[in-house]
This record gives sequence, C-alpha cells and structure tokens, in this order.
Amino acid sequence: MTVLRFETIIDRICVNSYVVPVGDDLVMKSTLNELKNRVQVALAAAFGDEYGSIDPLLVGTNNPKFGDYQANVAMSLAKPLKSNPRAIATQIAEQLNVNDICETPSIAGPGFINFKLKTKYLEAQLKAMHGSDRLGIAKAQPPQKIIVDYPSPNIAKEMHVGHLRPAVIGECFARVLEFLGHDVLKISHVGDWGTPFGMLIAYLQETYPDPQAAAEASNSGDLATFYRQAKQRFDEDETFKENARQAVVRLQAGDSAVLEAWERVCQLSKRSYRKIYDLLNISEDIIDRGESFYNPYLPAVITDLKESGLLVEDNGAQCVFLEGFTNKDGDPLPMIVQKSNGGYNYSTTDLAAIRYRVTQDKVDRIVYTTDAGQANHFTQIFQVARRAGWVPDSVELSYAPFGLVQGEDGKRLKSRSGEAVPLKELLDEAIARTRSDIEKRLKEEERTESEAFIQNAAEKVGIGAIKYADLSQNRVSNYTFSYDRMLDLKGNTAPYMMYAYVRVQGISRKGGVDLSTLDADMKLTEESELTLAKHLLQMDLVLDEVKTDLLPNRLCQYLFELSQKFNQFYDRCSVLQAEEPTRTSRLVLCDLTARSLKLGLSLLGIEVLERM
RNA sequence: GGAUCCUUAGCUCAGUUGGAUAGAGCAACCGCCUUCUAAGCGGUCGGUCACAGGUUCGAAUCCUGUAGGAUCCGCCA
Repeated sequence: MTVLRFETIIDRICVNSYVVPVGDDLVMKSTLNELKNRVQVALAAAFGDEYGSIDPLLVGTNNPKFGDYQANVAMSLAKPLKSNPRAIATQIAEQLNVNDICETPSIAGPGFINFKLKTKYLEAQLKAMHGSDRLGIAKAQPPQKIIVDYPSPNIAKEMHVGHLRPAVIGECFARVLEFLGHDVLKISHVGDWGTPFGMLIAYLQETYPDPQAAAEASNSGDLATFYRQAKQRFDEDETFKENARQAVVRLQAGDSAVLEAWERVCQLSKRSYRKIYDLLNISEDIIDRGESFYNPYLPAVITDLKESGLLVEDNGAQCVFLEGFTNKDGDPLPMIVQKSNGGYNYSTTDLAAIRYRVTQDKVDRIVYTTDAGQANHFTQIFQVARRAGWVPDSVELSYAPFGLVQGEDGKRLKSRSGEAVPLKELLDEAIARTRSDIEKRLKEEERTESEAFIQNAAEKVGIGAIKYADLSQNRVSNYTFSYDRMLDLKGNTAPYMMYAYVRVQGISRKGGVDLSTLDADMKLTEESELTLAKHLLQMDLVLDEVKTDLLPNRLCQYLFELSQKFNQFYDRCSVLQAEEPTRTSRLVLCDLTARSLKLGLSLLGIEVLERM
C-alpha cells in the first residue's frame, strides 16, 4: 500500500504493546490472534521449532462458505519444504488443537486451511463482551505517550472548508488512541506569528487606538468581519500595508504594545474557532502551542545543528543538505533553517517542535496530519531531526497525509481567492438541509415533535453526515468538495448507523427492557444472528488497525457493515416476540450492537440520538 | 528537470502483510410497511482493476516502462 512507502522513508519504528487484563474489566483474547498462536504451535510440531515463529498468514475469509478464517501459510511453505501445499496443509491440520474454538479445520483449494467458529465459542465470547465496560477491548500496556498534532490553521483567518478534513481526522486519531489507553497530548500547531497577524494588529491599533476600546472590540467582535475589513485596508492602502509589515517586525522583537494587540487578536480568533469546534464536537482539551511558542527555542535548533556538523552556509542562508533530495543537476537539495537576513522559517519551527516534544514532553510517538502537499516537507523535517540525533529510534514519527480538497474543476480548492466556502456556512447548510428533511418525514408520518427535538436531531445528523462523509473516504485520496455528497443522508452515511442505533433504543423502550442489566445467556440459531455475532467480536482488531495505519475509513467500514448486519438481523428476527431463551439472547445482540455503534461513532467524533 | 500521490461499475469510493468467483453506496428498474421506527430489507442491471511487460503456485495489490491527472521543489506556511 502506498502509505507504507512513506513510513519506510521516515524510518518507522514500532513499539510493541501487549494485551493484558486491566482492573476488573474482563478482556477477551482476540480470536484471530489466538488462532494464529494455535497454528504456530502446530507448525512447530509438524516441521520443527524454527517454524513456530513464522507468520501463519491467517486472515478472515472473503466468503462465508469457506468458514470464518483461513490460514494461507501452506502455500508459502511449498518451496522451502519442497513439498506440495495440500500435503503441508494436511500435516499442519493434523497437529492443530482448536477444538475449543472451531470445528475441525478443513483443507481446500491449493492448500487453504479453513476454520469455522463454533457457536458455543461465539456465545461465550459475546457473554464476556457484554460483561465488559469496554466491550472487551484491551487497554494498551504499557501506554505510550503520544502527541497528536492537530490541524493548524493560521488563526488570523476565518476557518474555511479546507480546514474540515484535518480537524475531523486529527480528532478521530486522538479519540481512538485515547480509548486504547494511551496518554494523548492534543497539540495545535497554529499559525499565530506570521504576516497575516501584522495586518490584523495594524488594523486593531488603527481602528481602536484606545486600549479599552480595543479590548471591547476584540471581546465582542467577529473574526470574519474583522479579517475582511483589515484585508480591505491592506489591499487599498500602501501606508497601511507598511504598518502591517512593521507590526510583524515589532511583534517578533517583543514590542509590548504590539504584543498586547497580538494577544487580543489571538483571543478573538480562538473564540471564533472554538464556536466552530464546539459545533463539530472537537475536543476541548486541545493545547494551543502555536509558532509563537517555539520562538525562544529557535536559536538552539541552529546551534545544535551546527554542533552536529549538519549546518552548512549557502548564499548567506543556513542550510542542512538533504539525503535523497536532489536538484536537476543531481546535487543535494538544501533545507533552509535560517534565512540570509537572520530570520527563521517554518522548517525551523517544525524542527524546534519535534525537538521540544521529544526532549521536554518525552513522547513515544508523534502523529502528524497535514494535506499531502506537505509530504516532502515533513519527510525532510523528520530526516533532519533524526540525523541531528533529536529523535531516538524508540520514538515513532507517524505522518498521515490526507488528499487535497478539490473543487469541481479537479484543482485544489483555493483559500486565498476567497472562493473557499467558510466552514460555518457549510455546517449551517448541513443543519438546514437535514432540518427540512426531518420536517418532511414528520409530516409524511404524521408525527409531531418539539422544536428542541427537531433542532437537536438536525444538528447531530447534519454534522454527523458531514464528518462521516470525510472520514469514510480513504485518507490519502483527493476529496472533491460537493454539498450534495457531504449532505447525503442515504446509504453509507452517518444517519444509517445512527438509525440502527435508534432501532435498538426503540426495542428497549417498546419492551420496557433495561439492556444493561440482562443476564447474557446466549443462544444463537439463525444465520443472521451468527453473522452479526462474528462481526461484533472484531471491533478490537479494527481499532488496532486504525491505531497503526491511521486510516479512519477502516472504522467507518466496520461500523457500516455492523449496521448492515444488524438491519438484516432486525428484518429477519423478531426480538420482543421471541420465546426465551432466544429473546434475551437477541436483546443482548441488540445491546452489543448499540454499544459498539455508540462507541465507534464517538471515536469518529459523531454523537448518537436515542430517537430520530 | 526532479520528487510525491492518484487512475477499480454511469457517478462517488472500498479492497487489510500478494490468496479462492474484484465489493459497497448512489443513480436506474422490480418487489416488501395490519408485525420491535421503511433514514430499512430483498432482487435486477452494471468492471479489459488506465495501458504494456516482468516477478510466482497465485497480482487490482510487488517491480519496470508508457499515458493521463494532482501536488511540491533554497530564503511563504
């Protein structure tokens, strides 16, 4: 897969984590891993100890008629063992001891070993899952300290649609890693030190020379309006433009009056960002550590690089020459860390950030999420940080680039032209469309609901749909901006899953059943029950994948399939009217589905509704 | 000129260390509400996995080349 190539470039080091029981919470063994171990034992028994450590190539089957899992290892051993794969598979199968988990394994095709789980085993697993607060998902042991580098817009500007992806994706990573028990530090590397700030500071000082008035204006003002007015002044007046430039210089020199104005602009900006983040259900405990934060640490980056011998002066600029990046003549390309005028640039800041995070925060892993256009930049930064000796091998630098948000023309959605849709506008549109959809349904079904119910449902469904539309696509591929697609409420969308959840709550209400206090004695008979059960037991694997590969669409896919399987079960099996013990067993399936959906959606940053 | 990413059904996309007959959603068409919310379920239609070679028991997946698209490339972030 393409993402892996990135990871090899940046020298990815994995830190092992082990699964152990935590506290009183019952932790189930992953079926896949358990079967893997069993096959390895069988391999050792059949062919000698040295075969006990090879990968059994165990995967889920793609067709139920082959069972639930298949081991593909026999084919890969044909050459080294100089034997035919079917014979090898038979030898492995003879040594297999999996009686407690599945039916007798069968050999099929060129040498697949197929496993079909026993119903009894599934029932026991479900019971354990039902008794667990965490749905049987283990916490990482030991936990890692992980920084999730939140998307970092320039806070001098209004948020636009291009900020949606990084916000939503970064939030998902943080939530998944946190749920898996890691110590997550959410850090926003906001642009709070650059040229656009000079413009706003100059405008604030010009319009509100009196500090008291400036304070009031920034407390009650609106960033978008403020920015628009400042931009207009900037574009039409040369003197103002010069004032803005001077403001940046004085800001970086530490001028106290300018610093004060800068603080005000930052506050104004953070307030307006928070409003949107709240609407988007983005964590409140994000730490703002903008470019300004690293200002004091920039000189040390240069001296450190000099000491390690990496720093080279070129045309008056301080550079590090990169390995593997060459210009058209084949000469190494430099990365400038200090401009010829003595100023620093974003490379310096990013290097200072890595250095600080490893030495001061003592992290085990840093997860970066930016648009793919910055892939080269981060590959270079990581290289220099490693070569400078700031990042030991034990620290993992994960880069998760995402595709560009494109316009209908297939080109990058521009932010400066002013054509980019403000994020607020997109979110409001989503809510409005959802609202009218809900009202239409209520009318058709002759239902009446309170205004509060309608508004809340419109917000949760509308925002959920937008976030899901984004997360359910492969992170790497480009994203064509389309209202219609983002706001679609049918098919593989957030409302589909929210609706499955609502169905369970409906059963609980109708039957007057408290799902949390059920005694989970399972009795699975119908095919749709077994299919749902098997899927329910795979959530831990999926979350582990998301942790490693940083692909939220894997979780979306899982939740969509879970909802599909639940809907099929719901369609074919009546719950409340069933005889005991089937009735209770089915109620437990409902409960586990609802809790899995709620958890999974919450990890995507999407909230569920009890009714809709 | 160099680098990175992408190309799978009419549209939007999945496809997990290479595995059995390439899967969803949307759109189109046909069925299913006196039964736990039909934002649902079932079915039909739809593919030269951009193209050409190679690697092997096996390739949408790995390698090489070609075509097309996007993005980046020493003093912006």
